[in-house]
Amino acid sequence: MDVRTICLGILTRGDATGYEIKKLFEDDGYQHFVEASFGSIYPALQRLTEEGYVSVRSEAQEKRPDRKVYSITPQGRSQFIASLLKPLPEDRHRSPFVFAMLFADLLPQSRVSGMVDAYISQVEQKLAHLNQHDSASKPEGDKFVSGFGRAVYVAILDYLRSHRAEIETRLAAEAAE
Amino acid sequence: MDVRTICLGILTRGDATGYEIKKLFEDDGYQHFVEASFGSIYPALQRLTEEGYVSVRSEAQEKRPDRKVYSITPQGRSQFIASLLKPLPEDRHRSPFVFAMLFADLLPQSRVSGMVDAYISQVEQKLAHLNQHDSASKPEGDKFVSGFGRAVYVAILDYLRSHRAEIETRLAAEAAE
DNA sequence: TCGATCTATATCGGTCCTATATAGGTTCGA
DNA sequence: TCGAACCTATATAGGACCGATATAGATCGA
Repeated sequence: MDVRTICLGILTRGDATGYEIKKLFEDDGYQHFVEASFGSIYPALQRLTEEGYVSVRSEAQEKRPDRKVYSITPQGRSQFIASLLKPLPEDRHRSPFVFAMLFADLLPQSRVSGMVDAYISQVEQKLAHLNQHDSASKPEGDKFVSGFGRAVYVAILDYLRSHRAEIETRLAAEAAE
Repeated sequence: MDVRTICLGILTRGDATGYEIKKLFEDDGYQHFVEASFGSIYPALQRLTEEGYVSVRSEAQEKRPDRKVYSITPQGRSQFIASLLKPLPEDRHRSPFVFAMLFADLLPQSRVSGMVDAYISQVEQKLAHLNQHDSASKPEGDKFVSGFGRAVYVAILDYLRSHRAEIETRLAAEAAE
């Protein structure tokens, strides 16, 4: 899903500045499976404006950059719906941790344990974040997605806790090398 | 994990051409959580060669481009180990499907069902792929990673099958709008 | 009061992916 | 047996995206 489409989607929920859009990824329930950086959001909003899919109004502020508040236009809304009717790109899950585990046999056991610990605590944090922000008052989709995230994170934690020994225990033969 | 590091890692398992490296992502157990395209693999291998982390030998072939077989050098091997001792970048899981589900209320129910069906069958295929390629003969890390993938995919399928009704059933009030 | 963090926009450099070009070989069904 | 589809094999151009950085004052807590 390209950044322009993501911005359009968020703007269907209400007006926002580029800054606020970015904050939604960090604070709110869009977590972890949908994201974009400032470096792509600002150009995306500029281009959406040129294309007529959003409109801007500048709110001047004293001693601070203008707040540029974006609103989706009717054309933007139909464009957005249209993009959801096209086949979706596939998920892309890239995990440096998983990559590193493939080479556990090249590393000291303590490093492997450290990686597993760090990864577990990252996932725990993401899970805690999802649980804090309950989505009870939000659209049905948000609750569904929140549950999806929980299911994935819980599965990862379960797997790591019950299988980490397999990767942390070096076979005698290998340890002798 | 950048593409250069990924290439180095794969070359610790044995010599390979750029083409073969790419095939490993598709066929073998590196699946789904580690990937790179031709467009980044070829330049990465060129640069690794310049840096002395890999060496090349060209095997001329009749009526076909030369096979350029890459081998990791001792410097490449230590560079690779060193990169695994540094803190790992976080996972990045981007899901257009999850994004679309956030806006299920803007779409016809049939489209939502279609998306869920398509997504489930994608995940089923990935799971089947993992199960076909058993990693019994491979390093411990490969088995661990394979199990990790299975755990994630099974959790996703379970969640979708038991919760899809929540997103497919439109409330009477909303349907009336 | 001083540093850290927050609001707020924007660009630059680099990384990576998608699509394409090239070019012949193999495989398999009609 | 002929052609379509797919496989081996490398490479580049264009575009999308991210991370770091620049700017600049406000606010807040120790």
